[in-house]
Amino acid sequence: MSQYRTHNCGELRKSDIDKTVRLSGWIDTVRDHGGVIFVDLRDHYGVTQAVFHDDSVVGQLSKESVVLVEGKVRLRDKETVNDKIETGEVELHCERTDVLSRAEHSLPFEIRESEKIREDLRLQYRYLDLRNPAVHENMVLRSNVTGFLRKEMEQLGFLEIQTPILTASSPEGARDYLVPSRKHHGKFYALPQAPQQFKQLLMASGFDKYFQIAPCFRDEDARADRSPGEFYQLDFEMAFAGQEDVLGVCETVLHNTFKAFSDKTVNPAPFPRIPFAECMLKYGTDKPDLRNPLIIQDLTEFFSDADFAPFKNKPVRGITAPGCAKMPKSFFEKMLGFATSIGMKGLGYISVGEGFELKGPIVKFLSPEKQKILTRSMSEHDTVFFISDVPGCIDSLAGQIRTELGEKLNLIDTDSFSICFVVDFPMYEADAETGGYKFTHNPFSMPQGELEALETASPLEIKAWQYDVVCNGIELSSGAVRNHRPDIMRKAFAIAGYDKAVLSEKFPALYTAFQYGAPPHAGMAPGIDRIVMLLAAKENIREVIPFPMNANAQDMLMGAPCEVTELQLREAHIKIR
RNA sequence: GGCCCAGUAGUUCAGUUGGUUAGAACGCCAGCCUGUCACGCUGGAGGUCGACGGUUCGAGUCCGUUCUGGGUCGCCA
Repeated sequence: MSQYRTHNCGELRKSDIDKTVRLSGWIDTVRDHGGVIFVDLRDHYGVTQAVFHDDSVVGQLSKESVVLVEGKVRLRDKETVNDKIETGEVELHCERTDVLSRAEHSLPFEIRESEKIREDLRLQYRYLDLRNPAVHENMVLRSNVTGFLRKEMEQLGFLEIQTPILTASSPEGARDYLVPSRKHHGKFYALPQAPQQFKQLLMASGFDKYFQIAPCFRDEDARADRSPGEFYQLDFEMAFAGQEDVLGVCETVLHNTFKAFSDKTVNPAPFPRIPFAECMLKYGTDKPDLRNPLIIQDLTEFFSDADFAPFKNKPVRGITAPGCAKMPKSFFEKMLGFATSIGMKGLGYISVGEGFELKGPIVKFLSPEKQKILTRSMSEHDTVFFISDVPGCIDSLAGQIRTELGEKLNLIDTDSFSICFVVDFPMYEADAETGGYKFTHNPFSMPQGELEALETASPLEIKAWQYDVVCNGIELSSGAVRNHRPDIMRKAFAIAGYDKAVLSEKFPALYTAFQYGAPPHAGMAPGIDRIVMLLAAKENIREVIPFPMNANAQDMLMGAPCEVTELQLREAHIKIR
């Protein structure tokens, strides 16, 4: 029996009546009635009400002090049962109290309200914030999700292998976190942005299915859904596998995970596979929220003969919003305000009123035939909004209007998860600076059509075996079929203007390894923080990270980053300017 | 680095057109209370209104600069 407790604070039930027990925990609340004192004792497992009949203990019972109490379990009267807590049918009548650790009477904030507190203060006192059951629970969820993911991957035959944390700086991608070397003057380790090269080397090493709950480090600025500095991925890679093999694993694991940890609906496998080009047109983004039923249509052809100056010689998109014609005038004014705020010059629209009468400022620019076509394609009370701009901007603007309409018209089912794959990303895009081409995504993705495509097709036409998985408009992961062929690599890099020496100089391990026989392989790496954030229905990723840095990449609790001693600097051969 | 929002008691906030001694709730302190469960009641303490400068007879309020925090664009192969 533990010196500190016979039971935890979430454990006692009716069946424990009359037992003498010992509990330890934090004082959650004190209700002093003079003569009888009720104390809610809280620990990781729950809350139990302790009852004192001796006022002399009152002075010791400051909130958040850690106490040990001993006494008899009593049944509560029926009318005083507390059905908000699991132990609510019983209470502990205390005969002995030990203060194990006394808390100051004035806390920086109320534990129960910590979620509403200024974030920098929460993070500075994160250990108090984490005592709040609502916040505490997010970390429990995170642990359970991580464990579940691990089991799922093992069940599918994946082997968990750890890769180095101190490694070499990689020339591509995000900014590295650098670690100076003591033994090698002027040289640096880097923290891995992802185990990308290592997992590919594991494929070349003959491992068939690898995974890792992998810490990744990137020195880039934060976002609400992007933790600065470090984050975790469910990194995995498969040998002798192509795109569909990877998407299949992803479908299984994500569907099971979202099902297991949420009551919300999850779309069943197979998840939609949306080609990038189609995605940009229909949703105006490469991370579409498919809960939003609105779809963007290309109306460039439709408006080609309309004499409306703002649309002249520009692509035009339309979004049909059902029932929107019934919205008050202020709604359309707000939409126009939103359009202006994202840099649009205006926001044309046509509504279908009673008896299919077209209304709106743009109607008169349409020929009677076009008006007829429009009427036929729409339902009563629909409104179609028009977006026109130059090709480089129009998708994103239409996408933002789509999102705004979806939110303002309450079209988004917040009780669901809608997961999809975006596939067929272009391999190259035009490089405005050099006039040549640059990789749009990962230079080590296999181009579709392989060497033949690189040699014969126009670079802008070439697609990569490159895919994203997106849930509710949040990108969970990128992934790709990797380029395991040195000859195709050389050609792919040549198109982007790199000499083949770049490969052997910047990626020596991978490039050399692939010359000794490497299996075709593919993988991806869904972000664990984002999965948990979606499951916990939090707007901010820091809510599901135990000790997050703030948006300015500072750890307010430990005081990182911090200055170091002269000796440390000298040993690392670093001079601060 | 750009843009947007915020900063008033320990905390969350209110504070009208610039006008008396800057308020509320929770928390804290003291007292009362034997069945509460966010207990209740009475009383009390607690403020460089982020900082600096300016306008004004007078600034929490207006202007400028700056600091801090959050969001976003850039960035994130």
